[in-house]
Amino acid sequence: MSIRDERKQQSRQALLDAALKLSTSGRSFSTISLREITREVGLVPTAFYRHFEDMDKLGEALIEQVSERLRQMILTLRQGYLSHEHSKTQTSIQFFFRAVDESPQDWMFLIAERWGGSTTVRGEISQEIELLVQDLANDFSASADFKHIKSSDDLRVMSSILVNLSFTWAMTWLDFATQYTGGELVDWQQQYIEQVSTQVRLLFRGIANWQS
Amino acid sequence: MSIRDERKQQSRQALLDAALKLSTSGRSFSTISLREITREVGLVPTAFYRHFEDMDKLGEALIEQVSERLRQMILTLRQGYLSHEHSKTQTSIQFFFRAVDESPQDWMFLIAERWGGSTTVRGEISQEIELLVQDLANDFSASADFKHIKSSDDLRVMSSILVNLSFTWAMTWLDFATQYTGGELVDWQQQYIEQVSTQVRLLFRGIANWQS
DNA sequence: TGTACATCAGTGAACGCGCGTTCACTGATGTAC
DNA sequence: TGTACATCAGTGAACGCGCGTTCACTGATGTAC
Repeated sequence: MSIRDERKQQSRQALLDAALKLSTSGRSFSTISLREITREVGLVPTAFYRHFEDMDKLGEALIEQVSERLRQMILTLRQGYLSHEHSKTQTSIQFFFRAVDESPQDWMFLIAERWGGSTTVRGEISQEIELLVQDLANDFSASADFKHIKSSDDLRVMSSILVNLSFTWAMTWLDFATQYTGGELVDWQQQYIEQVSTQVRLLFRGIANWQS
Repeated sequence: MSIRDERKQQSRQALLDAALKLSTSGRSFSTISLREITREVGLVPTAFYRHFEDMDKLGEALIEQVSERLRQMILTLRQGYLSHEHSKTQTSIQFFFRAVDESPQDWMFLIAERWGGSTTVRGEISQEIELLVQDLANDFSASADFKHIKSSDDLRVMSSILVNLSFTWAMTWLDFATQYTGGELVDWQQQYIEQVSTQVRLLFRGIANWQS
């Protein structure tokens, strides 16, 4: 890639990063302006048009990028789980929240825009979530816990429960950090880990006793 | 109430109704303007200030009103369920979706603003959801299916799963109506009712086999 | 009941501001010979 | 390698627009006597 192309890519990425940052600092994507983004990056407003036709197009690119990062991250998470299949539920939950803490903006953006954004945005996010559900369902079908589930529809439904609940878990978790600090935060987090563990155990109890 | 007070109340309610309508027609509360609301009602922009200090205050009032309506509606739903406790899961789900269809804007507003709104809005909605979770947990404790659950914490965790999943169900359901029409819509709805039924049965399978 | 004054929901003009978008430009980087 | 021209990311001025908010106002309704 030429020097010019490289610099252009950097600017483009800076615009995307700024948009993600501004969209997850107490406001939503649809309330931030083109000028705010360029201001954050240190470019003149008109430079925006060298990279995106308008804010909608930047939004599309952002969803794609965020989804891709989340999918990769969850893939790593699932591989970690499969290689220690018999670890405690709590440990798995802790790994999940550690992953959430590692890229909080990605989670916040996808979840806030899932129902909050425009119809287009929602459609694109729905598709990405469908991929996550399918990924997880595939993992399930390879796991010993699910050997007795014959219907692949049932597997997808179970996967869907977990994916949807995990969004609530992630956002509740991230909200704690904005409401509490220090020891109080740790206490709430600890307590929440236990609550989520109970939820997961309950689900797996249901799965263990499932017959189609 | 005097004639003047009555008319003032009507205008105030008209502003709230317009705000709810505009917030749920493809955009979110934070993207609609004071002027749009008064235009929708047929008032001059400055008249707004006779009723609310600013948009934030109107938002608070709207959350309160929407939450109250949803709580009443869910109360009716739960009473209906308790009086036909041994009806099929599918029938209960159908009643739920009928309720969603009866006040779609209330559901859309609360769910979209749950993670999409400002920090204040989110805090207020969290509290309202906590009330819903507690209501449902109380119902559980009176139900035969939950006699063996000793811990009230466990009851609340189970209730919390159901409340959180129900939000996803409601929004997914309402999204169908924007994407499909006629027979195709009915087919998707039918299919989704079955998927949700599977989810609920799975949860209750877990609950039935629960030991603390 | 009638009158004189007070209240106050709604009006309409005016303001300054940040917005998205246009346009002609600049000057560093790329390309052809 | 050196030169002459092309490309194009970023600039800066300018625009019209909808916004929230102020202010003095109007006229119907309420209240005191």
